[in-house]
Amino acid sequence: MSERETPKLDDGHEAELIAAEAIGDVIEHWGFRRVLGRVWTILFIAAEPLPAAVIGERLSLSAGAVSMSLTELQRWGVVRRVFRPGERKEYFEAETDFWKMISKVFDERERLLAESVRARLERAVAMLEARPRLPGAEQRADRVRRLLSFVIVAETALDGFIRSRRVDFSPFGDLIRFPLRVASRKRRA
Amino acid sequence: MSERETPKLDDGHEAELIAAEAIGDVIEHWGFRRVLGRVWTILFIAAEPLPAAVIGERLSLSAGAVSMSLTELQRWGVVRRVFRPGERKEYFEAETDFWKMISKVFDERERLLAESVRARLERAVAMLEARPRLPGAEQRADRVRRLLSFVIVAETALDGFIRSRRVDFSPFGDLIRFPLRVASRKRRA
DNA sequence: ATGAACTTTCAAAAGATTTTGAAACTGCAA
DNA sequence: TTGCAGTTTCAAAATCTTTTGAAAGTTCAT
Repeated sequence: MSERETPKLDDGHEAELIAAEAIGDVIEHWGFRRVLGRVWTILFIAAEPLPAAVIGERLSLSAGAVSMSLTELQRWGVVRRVFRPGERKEYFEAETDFWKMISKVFDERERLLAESVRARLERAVAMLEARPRLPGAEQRADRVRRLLSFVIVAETALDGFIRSRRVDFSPFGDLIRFPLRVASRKRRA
Repeated sequence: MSERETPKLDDGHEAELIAAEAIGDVIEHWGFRRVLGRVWTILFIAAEPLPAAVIGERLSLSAGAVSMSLTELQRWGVVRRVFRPGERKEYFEAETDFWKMISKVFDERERLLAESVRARLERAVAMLEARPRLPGAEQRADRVRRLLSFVIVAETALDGFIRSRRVDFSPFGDLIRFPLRVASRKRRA
């Protein structure tokens, strides 16, 4: 809301921190810890591998927190460890292919949830169908079936979207004023 | 994972609770409190307006929690208050149009976040551009610009999706075996 | 106006999540 | 083998979120 703030002397990393907070919010909004977004952003902006200590310094995080964040980010395949010949310490770099990251996360996380939700709704339907004479059971079963349909539609839609990279992007193909290169890998694969 | 559980005598609401938990998880995954999903689901399955007390009983929630949840669900436009002539207490019913709910939430919540994130990234770019001689500033500015492009693409894509209801749903139009009626309101509006 | 029935509010309690910091661990080099 | 630089782990602390419950507030019938 208030655009004017942080007027303090720029140490050369203010801008990064602002960006890191912003992306941290996005990431938190998608159900991850904010710190994961912040760490990834620092690495992404650095555009070169950074040691854990530097990340901790920039974000004022303890070594433990940095270590845990990096481990988790690697688990999600969005950060890579980089070995530097002759160097003792480890360096880390951010995955830069947004599509790769999104699809990986969807694949692992959304699919798991969707499956568990579907199974549970199916169970609920079965329970209601098993007692057709319970007052209202048929109507309730209808409602749960509708929920289930929706979950299946959403699951399938997301799936198709992830697979085909298509969501009908055409209507705004040139609304954007940047050198963007989102989803820039091979066009059809 | 384990499908066999809750073998206790079904009081007629077991199934609902299972469904409510499942949808609660979905809703939590989308950044809302789980309880909101549970309350909405009870109302959705009931298929008729319910008084707050009944919801509290079924979900074992205090009156306060139910009241707060209902207020918030109404704020999101996914639950409506229903006045019943001659009745003192208030009844509540769930919105049943999934698309309406989704687009409302996107409109209010995602847009807000996207805007704030965009503004912050723009600020970060400006800060880096203001110091072109700072070592690495140009490269970092590039990276932040790329982040920004992505946010703009995502924002625009979501927007278009919500407006047009189109994501290329065709490929799986009949994969579903239910009376589904997702996105059933007027076709173009 | 009063009281019964019901709802809302909000401070405190409970609960959950995140972060810290210190100890344990891991090579590696002397 | 010991010490060092760096990393990981994990229990405790700090912090954040959610729920409760009781008081205040509403509304309506009398």
